[in-house]
Amino acid sequence: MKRARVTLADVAAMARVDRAVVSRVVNKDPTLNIRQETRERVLAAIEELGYRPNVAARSLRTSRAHMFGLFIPDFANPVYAEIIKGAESEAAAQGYVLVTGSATGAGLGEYMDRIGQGRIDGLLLAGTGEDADLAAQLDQAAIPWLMLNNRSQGVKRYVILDDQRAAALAVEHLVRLGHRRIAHLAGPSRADTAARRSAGYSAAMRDAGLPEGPITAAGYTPAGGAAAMARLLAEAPEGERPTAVFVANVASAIGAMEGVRAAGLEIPRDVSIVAVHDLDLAGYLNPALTTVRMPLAELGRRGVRLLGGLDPDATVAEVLTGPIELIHRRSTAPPPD
Amino acid sequence: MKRARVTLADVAAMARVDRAVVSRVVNKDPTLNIRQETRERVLAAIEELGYRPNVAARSLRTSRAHMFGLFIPDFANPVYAEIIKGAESEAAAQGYVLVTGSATGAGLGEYMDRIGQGRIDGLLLAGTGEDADLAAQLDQAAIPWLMLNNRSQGVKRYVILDDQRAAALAVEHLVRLGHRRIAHLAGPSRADTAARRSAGYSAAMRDAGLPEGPITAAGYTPAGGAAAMARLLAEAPEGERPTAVFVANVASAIGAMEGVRAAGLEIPRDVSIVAVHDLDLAGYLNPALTTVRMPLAELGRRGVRLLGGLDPDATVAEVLTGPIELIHRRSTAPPPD
DNA sequence: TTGTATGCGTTATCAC
DNA sequence: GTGATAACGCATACAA
Repeated sequence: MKRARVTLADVAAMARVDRAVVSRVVNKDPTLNIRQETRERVLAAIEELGYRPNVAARSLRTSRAHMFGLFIPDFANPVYAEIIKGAESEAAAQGYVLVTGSATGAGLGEYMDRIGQGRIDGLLLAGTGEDADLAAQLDQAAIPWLMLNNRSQGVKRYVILDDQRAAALAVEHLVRLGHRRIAHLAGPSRADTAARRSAGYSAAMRDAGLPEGPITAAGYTPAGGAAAMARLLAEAPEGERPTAVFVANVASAIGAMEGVRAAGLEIPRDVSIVAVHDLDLAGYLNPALTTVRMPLAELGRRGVRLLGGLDPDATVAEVLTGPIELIHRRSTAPPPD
Repeated sequence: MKRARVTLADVAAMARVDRAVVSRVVNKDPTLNIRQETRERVLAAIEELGYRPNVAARSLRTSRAHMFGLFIPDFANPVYAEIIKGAESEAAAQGYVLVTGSATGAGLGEYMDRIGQGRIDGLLLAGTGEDADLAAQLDQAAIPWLMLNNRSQGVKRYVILDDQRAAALAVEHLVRLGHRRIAHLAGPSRADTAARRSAGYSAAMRDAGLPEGPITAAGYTPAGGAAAMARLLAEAPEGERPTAVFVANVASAIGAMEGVRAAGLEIPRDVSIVAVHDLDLAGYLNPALTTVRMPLAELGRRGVRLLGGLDPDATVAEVLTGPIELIHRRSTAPPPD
């Protein structure tokens, strides 16, 4: 059954009122004074015909798309999955649709081209901080935008998590267990989150009166983590091998664990491992991975909430204070004697 | 700097031509005969003013949104991440935007409400097969739609993978290693993919002249896999314990591995494990997990490609023939003597 | 080779 | 209390 598209006019005709009335009923206009009986006729017609407002027309008229954009580097990264979930649910609560796009095979520029003009009312950027002229690119669009989870050089439009504290929590956990030679497997050198976690590591080591252990950088991937851990262990002089490693990211930690095993060492007997970001999966690794849980979904929610009432050239610099929590599992234990 | 919205009219004024000409230049109308000089004036004005077509207006006029929808149960499931990537890149290649929505805290019905009418030109449904009256819900929308990866009762509008063959590949691998007592950790009983993988398991066992081992169902999650594996091992009489398990999904396999360890057994010494769907991560588990790699991204691509030229009530029933491949890692080995 | 006219479906400002 | 009307920005058939 091929039902033709039904418009306001159809509903108006059936209810024997003007389109304007139908429109105001649909939008629950509070200034509308209408007889109960008439309203019911309208509602009945809407129901009967299965009328749904046309988004394009509405959007053209009101110049609001009721849609937010979210740009991420890669859907395969579970960290973004959490952010998306939070952003999506908050958007839904506001009656907005969230359209998430990834950099898969294209950059932000191409994404903006495809999105076009007038399709979204605001844009969230997660994990896209490297481009220096990011702001310039985005000012073209004349829509509110916000960086999520990381910042870009000289741009005051972001909401981030307290990565420094997360790192400190991890290091303090290791210190409490008795570790003194604590290495750091950092994130990619250009990533803002990586820098903040490294800063947290350094500060916590200083606070504990411990010298910084070796530091190696790697991408936020298992492969990167494995390679970096191999380097880290190979370069340490015998007897001065770190007894614990703070890994900047859970994905690289998974690789790092393999790196430890490849070196013929055992976790946590020889080396303890703790990483930032908790995943369901972490509890099922062998051994189960100790992590620091971050409020990623809350970050997504907060981003959308800010975007809603944001001036296109407002300045936002927020560190989200949410529950950051160490999840102690089997990959951390006291050091060998 | 708050640049006002620039429209066709602005460009036309600056280039001293009519809006119609600009429109046809923008859309590269091949029937347009235009002086080179004029075209350059138009292009220059577009560049100068930074003109971008308004999507809402265009969409209202042409009744095409240049946007496809993709609905999934959960962003955290890496299987969907692959599908999204494929779908997104194909959509991009066609000049379309892909808007992926998840069931997080709401069903398909609510999603369709939010999407509204006229926002998308087609809808892909991945992993959403349980609702019996799915088709009814969607016929309201009068847009082309397609189920991806799984089917719904009595609905002939899908493209799926050859899950049966994938299962057979896994089982044959185990048989070739010498296993004879091969159990099956199936997916959720209502899932179409689970049914097809189970069928593949049964067929392959029959072909090998082997009796089916114990079969247990579980959700596609680590927690589900762990619990199901515990049951499986607990219920097997001593001496008849399966020496290998074919797990329907990689996420549950990760849990299943933990289940094996919890029972005091070792992989692959006591029990071999093989699962459907390959992930980056699988190679970094302990031990590295043997998997069957499926062309998930290709599935997403194919879905979008079909959606493009699809009649709203066409019938589609396609099993995607793509490379299905066994990735042999450390979790499978010959059985104990 | 370029311009004119019309309508897509909606909302908002009036008028009655 | 309800109806008429004018945009919103664009694409396209047709006129010139």
